Amino acid sequence: MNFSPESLQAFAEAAVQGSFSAAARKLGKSQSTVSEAIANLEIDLGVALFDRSARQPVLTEAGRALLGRVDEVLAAHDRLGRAAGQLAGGMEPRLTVVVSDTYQSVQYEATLTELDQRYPELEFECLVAEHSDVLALIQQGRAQLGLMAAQPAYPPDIGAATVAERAQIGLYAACHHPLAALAAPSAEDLAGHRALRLNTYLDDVTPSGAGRCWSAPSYLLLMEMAVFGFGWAELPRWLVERFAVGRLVELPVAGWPKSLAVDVVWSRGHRLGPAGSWLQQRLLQR
Amino acid sequence: MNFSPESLQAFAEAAVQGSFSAAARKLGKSQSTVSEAIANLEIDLGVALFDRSARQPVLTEAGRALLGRVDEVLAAHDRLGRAAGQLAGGMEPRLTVVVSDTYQSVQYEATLTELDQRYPELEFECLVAEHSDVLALIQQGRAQLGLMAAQPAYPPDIGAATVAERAQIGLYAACHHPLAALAAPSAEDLAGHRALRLNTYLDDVTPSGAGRCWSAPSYLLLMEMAVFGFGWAELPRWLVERFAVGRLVELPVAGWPKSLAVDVVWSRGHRLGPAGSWLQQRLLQR
DNA sequence: AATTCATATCGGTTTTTCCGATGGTGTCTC
DNA sequence: GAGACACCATCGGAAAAACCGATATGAATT
Repeated sequence: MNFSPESLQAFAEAAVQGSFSAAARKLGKSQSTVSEAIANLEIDLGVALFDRSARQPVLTEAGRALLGRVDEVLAAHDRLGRAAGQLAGGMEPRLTVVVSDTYQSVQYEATLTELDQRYPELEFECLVAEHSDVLALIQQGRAQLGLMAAQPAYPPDIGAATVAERAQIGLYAACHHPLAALAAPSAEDLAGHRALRLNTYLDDVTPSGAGRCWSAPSYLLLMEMAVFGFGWAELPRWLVERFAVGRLVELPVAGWPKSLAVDVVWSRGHRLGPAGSWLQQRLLQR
Repeated sequence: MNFSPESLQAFAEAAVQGSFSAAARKLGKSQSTVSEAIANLEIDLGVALFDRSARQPVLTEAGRALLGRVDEVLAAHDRLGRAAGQLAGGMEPRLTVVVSDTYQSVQYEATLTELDQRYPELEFECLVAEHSDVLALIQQGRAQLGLMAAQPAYPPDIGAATVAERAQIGLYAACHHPLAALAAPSAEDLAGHRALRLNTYLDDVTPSGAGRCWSAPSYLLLMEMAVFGFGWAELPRWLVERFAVGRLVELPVAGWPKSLAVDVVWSRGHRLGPAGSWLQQRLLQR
């Protein structure tokens, strides 16, 4: 039950060429090698792959059926070889990016598809965390790159650069929420209704007005709560436009929407691999 | 760029066991064989797979990444072996069934999922044809089994048996069609509106009332035309209930709906393989 | 320090792979 | 119909590899 890659290659090539000799020439081996390889493969498989009664061998039905399976094996084999080649050439085996819900956009996804095309063998991982959790994940080496709201200062082992595009944060409430009816809600109007706030795991954020306010660990959950009318919330504009258009309305409060600078952050300790530094550059050059 | 299955197996087993010796015992080979196989694989791949500084070898990051690829190769390898074993054991490489739109049902699909579970390596093909085309495809060996409206007699080289479940054929029109408003439409009422008929390729069916009637080669197209209100049509009940419920209404004409016997047909010349005869039996025993 | 269990390495045997040469067979040309 | 030609199967020997047992070494454990 052990099929050598040489035999499989010989079989596959002979099948497409329709000739053992042609396959041998293409593979740079002698004709007898290909002939014997296929004969041995037929013995191992227990099935005749070619009908040799004609001048040129033609695939049997079984051969036709098995050719597909053989191609799958060879394709997987090739992918393994390519992946190994990349790794041997210094490519990092995995790239982990941690993003805050705050920053994301259509451009982010376009960049990822570009990353996929450029590094098809790369294992990519995307984590979601807020604020200081992003830095923690990067410092401990769990992630290589982060996207988060720009901070005035970073720890010394963290590198950071600001993305050109700023994140838009607006105030939203459900269409049927009382605040939605007001032409220009004031800060007092907001205080009169329940607020929906993000609760980070390491909360350095003001838990002001606690008790009345509801919280959730991600903007997505927060948005769902807003859609159900539980209160108003600060939400990234792209998130609403993407998933809650028509169900939430933006509240025209003075000073809103805010636009927030977004930083790409990385660890100075762990050096980025080729894919990581490409992605870093790509995110910054927008 | 050629990785022997032995090396890959040794690597994969060592990775799950966390020990070369344990892998060797499991694979029935000597410890040195596994050690050398993995060492050679590392040379071929160009990357270190294990970190040997500790007592037991632990996967490197590259090894962890490549293990997935290796598993894919081995899985494809196994599938090839299983498929070959089936073929060697007399299994047909492909089963082609030709059905008429007339017969199909939820039970047909349930039977197919059962077929998939029972013969996971089988290549299955489903053709659609009407009436005599079904027999032609079977006679020429293009298909092994057929499902069609029961005929009073068959050619001598065709075997046939009747399925227990009968197909229900009703008269349908769009909800907004004039006929839909009638409490009990008569045959004259029908004649007063355009009929939608099936046109088989070898038409032995009466093209009566031609000129006025529109036709299509499949019940699905016919049904779409009925949904758009182009006329009334004879349609299999399952098709309407599945895809046009609420958009078509059944016309309560006297003598309708008809119930039609369905036959499984096969060629006496080509013997059925295991999967074919299983499916034949399964279709009949409902 | 001794024990234990693991891996790496080495020499030798067996197996597989590969090649060139040879012979048989169907096809095409003259 | 004879000959040339291209193709495939088979054979013998050489090269490569897979494999094993024995041995050395190294890291945890006692």
